[in-house]
Order: sequence, then structure tokens, then C-alpha cells
Amino acid sequence: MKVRLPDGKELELPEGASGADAAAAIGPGLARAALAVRHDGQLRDLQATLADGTEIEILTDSAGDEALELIRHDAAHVLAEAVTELYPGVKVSIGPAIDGGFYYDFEFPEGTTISDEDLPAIQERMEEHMKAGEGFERRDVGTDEALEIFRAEGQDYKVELIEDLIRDEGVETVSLYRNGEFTDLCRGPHGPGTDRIGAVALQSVAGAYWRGDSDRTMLTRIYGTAFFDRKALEAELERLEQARARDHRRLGKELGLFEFSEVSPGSAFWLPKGTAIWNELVALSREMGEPRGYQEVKTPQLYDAELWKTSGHWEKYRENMFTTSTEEREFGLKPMNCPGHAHLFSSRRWSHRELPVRYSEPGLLHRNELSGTLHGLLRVRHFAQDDAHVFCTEEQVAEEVAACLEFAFATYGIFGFDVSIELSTRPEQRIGTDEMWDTAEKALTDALDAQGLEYTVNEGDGAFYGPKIDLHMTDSLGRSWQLGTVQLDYSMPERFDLAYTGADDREHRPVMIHRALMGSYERFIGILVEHYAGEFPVWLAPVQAVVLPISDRHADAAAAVRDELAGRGLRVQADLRSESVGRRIRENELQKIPYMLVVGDEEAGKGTVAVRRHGVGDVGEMAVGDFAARLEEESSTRRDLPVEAAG
RNA sequence: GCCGGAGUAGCUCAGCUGGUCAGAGCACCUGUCUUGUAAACAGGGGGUCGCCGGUUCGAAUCCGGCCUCCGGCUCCA
Repeated sequence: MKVRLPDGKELELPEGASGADAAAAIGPGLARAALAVRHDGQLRDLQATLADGTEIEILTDSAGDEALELIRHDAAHVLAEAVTELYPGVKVSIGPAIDGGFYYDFEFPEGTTISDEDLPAIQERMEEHMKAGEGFERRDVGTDEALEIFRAEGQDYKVELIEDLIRDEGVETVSLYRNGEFTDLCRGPHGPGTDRIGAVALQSVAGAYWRGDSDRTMLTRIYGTAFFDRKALEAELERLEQARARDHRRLGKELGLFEFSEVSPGSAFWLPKGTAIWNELVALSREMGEPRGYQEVKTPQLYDAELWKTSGHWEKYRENMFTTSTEEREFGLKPMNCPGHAHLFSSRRWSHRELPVRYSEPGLLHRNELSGTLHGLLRVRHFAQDDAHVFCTEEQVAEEVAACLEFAFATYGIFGFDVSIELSTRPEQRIGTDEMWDTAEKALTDALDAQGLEYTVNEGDGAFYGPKIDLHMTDSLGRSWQLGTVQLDYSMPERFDLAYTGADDREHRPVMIHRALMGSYERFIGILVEHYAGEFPVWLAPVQAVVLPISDRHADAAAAVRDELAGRGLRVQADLRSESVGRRIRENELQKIPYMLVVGDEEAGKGTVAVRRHGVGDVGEMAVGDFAARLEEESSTRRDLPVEAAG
């Protein structure tokens, strides 16, 4: 028989030849490096027999992410093998490869708990199996036989998986993979053997619900990662260590940006330096919003429960709301600005000529998030969004959604963010008719397609009142967080009986677009801190420059420089402490302040400063006025100017 | 909320199996030094060892409950 190779050549093989045979026929080097074979587009074991006339490609350990994914999945099986040996009676569930590694979920016998301290022993056992070079043996069996095997072993989760496969997909056979004494239900493919997993590291243990369902058993998940060689593994562990240094919670404390306290869990206390960043972002939002037709409004924090009943929050969102009552009236603290804005819109009559109306508000919100979900600035209970609601006609929807996306990308461009786009569709808990959802989902899809944007679809992840386009960024450890969102809403206008008078002199229902671009200022700043590793561009830096007198007798000259710059609206301080210059430079460097301006005898007389740039060093002497102009330019353009180290 | 882990001076952390274990560095305060591009020197103050309860002659150390934080899960900006 013949198979075709990626370079177009044909390879003659005996009937019934496998991927391994094909690799061997091409060359011994490839045979050694081979991990799996792509056969008509599908990745299969090397042992799989090839069919005549098909196209094949041998996957080797130099195939990048795909190869890593394969051995990480292998490693998950070895993990399960080690755990079943070390903890008799353990029940296994599933263990896939994930971005950056793999995990396996187990149910340990009653009374056995696993912690990080148990990982080294498990890892050691895994390494023994890797050294032994056990093969991954595939066997296809009838579902009856598979059920019998796993029932006999008391592997209830596997039994459930097979039963579901039979029920949902009508399968009659399933594949089993055996490495050593461990047999797992698995679709495959797997590499040729455990010795191909070069190096493995178990990283953490965590709880995870069986099938991601919070009503079901909490399993114990063990996370790990694997690479082809120890060097790559260690580089990755080193990278993770480095990433921890960028953690916004750590930098926020070190740089004096914000604090958290037990007295208000999930709520940041913003220090002056963090507030300076916050204010710059709000200013940016206003500056960009104004020419785009946004008008800022201010609405209350607390609303009668009636308003939340009208909006649907009382029914669909109440468990996330903080409520209170006074004089026998019940109130809810706002978790969103939309009902307030809808109420505001309804307070007068509108002509179609006036639409779209775009109300923005950096409103303060409270959401009663589950305690276990709180996470620094990235997940809080009290936050503010760069929120706005656009009230427009049906005909204006496409243009307005497109304008929101333009605004969003213009904003991210300033920070050099590379966001990923997700379209979230109707959730189970929702208000509004299916027709409304059809219309809204189509409108968003059309807007994305019209701009040729790439996106993934999150079925069922929409807001309860409408579908949304979400814009995501990852933090220093690669966790994805939603920043911006553009949500289309046909329900709220109906619930609030919103109307405008059309050209036909009849009443029409406007459409509401909810949008936040940075998302919440809290989360955005958290991501920003990690993105810049605390080394903010000049326009965002809480302190843009610090003036350093060489000795006490230069204090007045230094203070004068500070006053002149601060008088021009720049965030400049003077470090007049009687500490050594080296000491003060060190401390201000650690604070990652963009500029230090040294003033001594040489400079004081001439009205200059010796400029030191963070991360660069001494960049030479400048007249105070020239430096001020530079700082002003960097602030107003929101772009740092290039610098070169002096001499 | 759920699973696992942690909680000692402002910060980072030491303190093994209960008995001078309440410590170190940095920070802070006082004094001296008056400084040229990443840490001057000396002295000093500071903690009911997260909170509540229990075991014990005796608890930072053991047990229970609660709070907060960390890693995940569920949920979400």
C-alpha cells in the first residue's frame, strides 16, 4: 500500500503497516523521535495501522505544543499509575493535558487527604515508572467488557463515563490504555512509552468537583507539568517563579499602591499612589469617551427592591447582591449600573433624532461574590467599572456595537494589550424571549464578522439579560480574566418600558448596549501592574520623578525643582532625607520611579538636573525646563520617549 | 460556598517532637555623618504569636470552632 507524506512524496509500505513502521521506513532517526502519527488529519498512536492512500505525518518530540500535550497526557496516566499503587482503593476519574501541564482527579479513600507534602513521593514513583519505559498499550473492548472491568475494580467514575458514552453517543466499543499495571479508559492517543516523558514535576493539589458540578463529589486534583528534558522543565519552573515576582498583590504592597484588610474582605483600600493610577485611567476613559459621544452621569448606590424587581436582578441576581432595609422598606446596593441608567433614560421623552444616548458612569458597585473566589484586585466585592449604556434604535445597533469594539481596541492599544475575544450566548438563567435572544446573538455575531475579528464562542455564558462579547487578558500566571464586555439587551428596555418617538410619530422601543472596556478599574489595574511588572509608563506612574539633593545644602534647590515641576501638574516629589545618595537612589529605584533628578553644586547653579532613568541609569544633565517639557510630553501623549544612557 | 494549605513585630521570615521561644533582617525612632548615581555608623522602641474555646502543672507549639489569606473547583468584571 501507499501513503502520502507531508512533503508530497509517496511511501510504499506493506499491507497492515503501522505509523511506527512508516517512521522506520523513512529513517532510524525519525523512528526514535516518533511519538504519534497524524493519519488523515487525526492524531493516532504509532501502533495504529495505516490505510492505503492516506496522508500521514509523523509527530516527533520537536513538534512543539502538540508533542508536549501528548506526553503531558502520558504523564497524567503515569500519575494515576503511581497514585493507584501508593494509595490502594483510590478511585480515578479523568486526567487530561492542559495549557502548561496536566492534572488528574482522584477520590481518595475515606480519611486520606493529600497535601503538597505528599507530592514528592508520588513524583518519585512516577519517575521510576518513566525510567522503566513502560509502553502504552491500547485495547479496544466492547462496552460490556469495559463496564465489567471497571465495576470489578470499584472504579465508579469510569463506570459512569462509559454509561454516559453509551447513552449520549451510542458507542459500542471503548478504548483502554494500559501502562504498567494501570489501565485507564481513554480515547488516546498516547506516545510509545513512559520513558518518552523526559521530566516531570508535580506542582499542586486542589479540589475539583466531579464533572465541574458543585452539587457532586469534590475530588482531589493533582496538577503537574512535563517536558522532554529536565532543562526545559527547570526553565519553566524558573519562569513561574519569576512570574510570582510580578504578582500584583505583591507589587501593590511593595509599591504602596493598595492594601487589603480583614475589615472589608474583597475590597481594596487605595493608597495615594494607587489612587493616582486610578485617576489617570478615569481621565483616559473620559478623554476618549467625550469625542465618541458619551455623557457622564451619576446615579445612586442604593435602590428600592422594586427597581431590582423591575430589572430582573431580584429574581436572577439576588444572591450576588448586598441588601439592607430601613423603615420596613427593602433596598439593594447596586451590583450594576444598568437599572439606574435605564431609570434615568425613562425619566423624559426622547425623539429618535436624539439617539443614540450614551450614558457613562465610573460607578461604584458591590457584588456579593463567594468568599473562595476573591483574588486580590482581580476578583473583588467592591469595584468600579468604566461603565456605559447606549440607548439606540434597532437600526443603530450594528454601528454602535462596532463603535464599542473600536473604542475598546483603541483603549487596549494604549497599553499594548493583546486581548482575546469571546462571544457568550444565552444562559439558562435568563429573561426575555427566545426571539429577542436570536436577534441579539445575531447582531453581535454580525458585528464581529463584519470586522473580521477572531473569537471563540462560550455557549450559555451570557448575562441574564443578553448575550455579550467579552474581551480577555491573562495575568502573570497565565490565568485568563475578563476585562471588557459589550452586551446587547432587548429585555431591560422592555422591563423599564423605555421608549422614543420615531419619525412616524409612534412610540418605539430602544435597544440597550451595556459596555465596559477596561472592565473594572480594580481588575484593570491588577492586570496593568502585572503587565508592566510595576514599571509603569510615565503617564501612569504614581510618582513620575523624585528630586534628590546631593547633600542637605542642596535641599532648597531640590525643593524648588520639585515645586516647579509639581506646579506644572506633574507628579514629582523630593527625597530630602539626610541619607546617602546611594541609599536614596536604591530605594527610589526599588519603587520603580521613572526618573530621579539629582541636584548638587553643579546643577543648582545652572538650573539643571542630572537625570537618571529607571532601568537605564544616568542619562545626563538637562535644564529643568527641558525636563519638564519632556515629562509633559510623555504624560500627554501617554508614550514614553526613548532614552540613552550617558557616556 | 467547596477541597487542600497557611496566619509569629509595619514587611520578609526563624522558632524540631508543649517547659528562658517570644527571635533575626529590613522598616521605624534618636544621635553622629553631609553625601555624586542601587544599602554610612551607633543606640533605642515595638508583638496578649489571627480570634474564641478546650486539653495540660504549663500552649506560639496539641485539639475544636470561627475569620482572613494562598492554590484550585464552582461562579464571575
